Amino acid sequence: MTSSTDNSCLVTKLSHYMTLSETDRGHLARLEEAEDEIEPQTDCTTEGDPLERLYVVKTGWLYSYLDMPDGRRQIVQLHHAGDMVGFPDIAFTRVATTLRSCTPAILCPFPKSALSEIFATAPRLTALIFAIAARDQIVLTDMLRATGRMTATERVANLHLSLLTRLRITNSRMTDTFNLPLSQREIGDVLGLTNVSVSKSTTQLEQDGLIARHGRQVQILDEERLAQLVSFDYRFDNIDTSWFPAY
Amino acid sequence: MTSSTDNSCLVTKLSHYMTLSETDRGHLARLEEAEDEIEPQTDCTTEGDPLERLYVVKTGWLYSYLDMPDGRRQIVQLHHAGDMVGFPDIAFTRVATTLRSCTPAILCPFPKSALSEIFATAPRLTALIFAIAARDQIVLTDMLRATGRMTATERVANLHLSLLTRLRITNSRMTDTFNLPLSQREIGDVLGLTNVSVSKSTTQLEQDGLIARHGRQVQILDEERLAQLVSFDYRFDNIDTSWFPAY
DNA sequence: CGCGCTATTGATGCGTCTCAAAATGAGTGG
DNA sequence: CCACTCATTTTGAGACGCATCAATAGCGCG
Repeated sequence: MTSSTDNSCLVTKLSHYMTLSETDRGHLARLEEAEDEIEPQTDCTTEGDPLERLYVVKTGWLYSYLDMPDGRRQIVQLHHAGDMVGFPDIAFTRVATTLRSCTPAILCPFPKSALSEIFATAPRLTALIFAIAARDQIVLTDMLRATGRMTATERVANLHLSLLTRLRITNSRMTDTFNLPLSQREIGDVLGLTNVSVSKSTTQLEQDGLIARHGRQVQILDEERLAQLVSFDYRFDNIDTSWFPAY
Repeated sequence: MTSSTDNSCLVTKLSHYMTLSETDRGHLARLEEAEDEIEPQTDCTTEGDPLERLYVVKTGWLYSYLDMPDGRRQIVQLHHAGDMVGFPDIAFTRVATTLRSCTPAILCPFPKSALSEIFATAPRLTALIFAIAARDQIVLTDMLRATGRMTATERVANLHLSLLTRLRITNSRMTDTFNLPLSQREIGDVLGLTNVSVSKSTTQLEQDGLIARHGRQVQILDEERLAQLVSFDYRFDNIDTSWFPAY
């Protein structure tokens, strides 16, 4: 348990977009005061539960999903280190999605009221958090475009590009290879496909020389052609902070 | 052109969730100072344009969509009177989606900096706007669930329920009938279907006695059975304001 | 070594897309 | 009020893609 700002991946991530003041860092450190260690493949909060806390992801991969009564499942968000989890839920008293870990993870829970405090005292940080939430929403619209209007292979290609560009933000030394700790069934639940289709599509991309796999490591061999295939939009490089409050 | 708070549907809509102070109303009125009249079926901003302003919808229906180069299209958001348009875009300098009207509409454009001013001076209103944006995101996850994991008929049923509950928020006297100014092609673009599938699915729902159509008016005949069919979650009745800043 | 989970591969079926034509409806001008 | 146009909706036939089911192969781990 620590609240030093040195090893805060939230601070690291947000610093990428905006210079954080000492007070800002203090606010963010408060969000990471508590730590929960999570086993892989465990549900942290379940759809319908009363909503008590939001989370900062310290380490690990997690996802949020929705269930249908007959067992169909849709994963709606992927969460990585430095992400804040639960924004869509803050408007309501019950959580809308189930949060599940796919690797060992460390979560930092914090109450909604911590956010309220930031709103009341740190306008510039508020704007940044708002912008981050807005970015999440863009990711969702891209997923919707993929699920609604792309073929199976295009969806898999799109997911790989989307992950690559997201992970690059924090890992600037990452170039074309990343770890993908999702089973094909889980990938299918992200993309609205079956595990079988994911397998066939992934093999297809591999045979076409677009990607390569080494265990769970995925290598993007021809990023340009992939991007063209799904008309991928590189939006996440930076955030427009020009309109933010001054302090 | 008017800025009186009397006929502001934004104030009306937000008042539904939280008691607005006079300063809050003043802030919101500023967002509606300008008015643009929009013809039906016209693009207001186009994907990739530099982002200058956000909008409040004063009257009319609009939607935001994404294009694929081959003509495929995905509508990702529907906007009604009292909605704020453009939150997902504020993080970036270019707009991510195209905004298009499907009826005659009146839009009130305002600059990002107006939002910044609210952040800096009105924490409680900031929290509410944040909650509204969060609610938008929930709508998106529900659309994703529908597009990814439902059959054509289920998707159409889900859309009808979703619209019914959203429109009820502002129209408290509305019970089971509403106007649906979308063509079946547009509905298809919302749901990731073709116009043909939408036609067949809608006819199906009508034959099953779940809905009825009178021109563009849609009547929900058996809401309970519809809700069960798609395991619909009624979340939008109210927003949790308990954690909001005091002033 | 053997167990269990994940990924692959193939055969078959179903649902939605595609293509096309007819029916319906709204708007316009004679 | 009718004739005409144009867009939308409906209906049908056929093709295609993904789901489903099932069997095999690969891999991590005790």
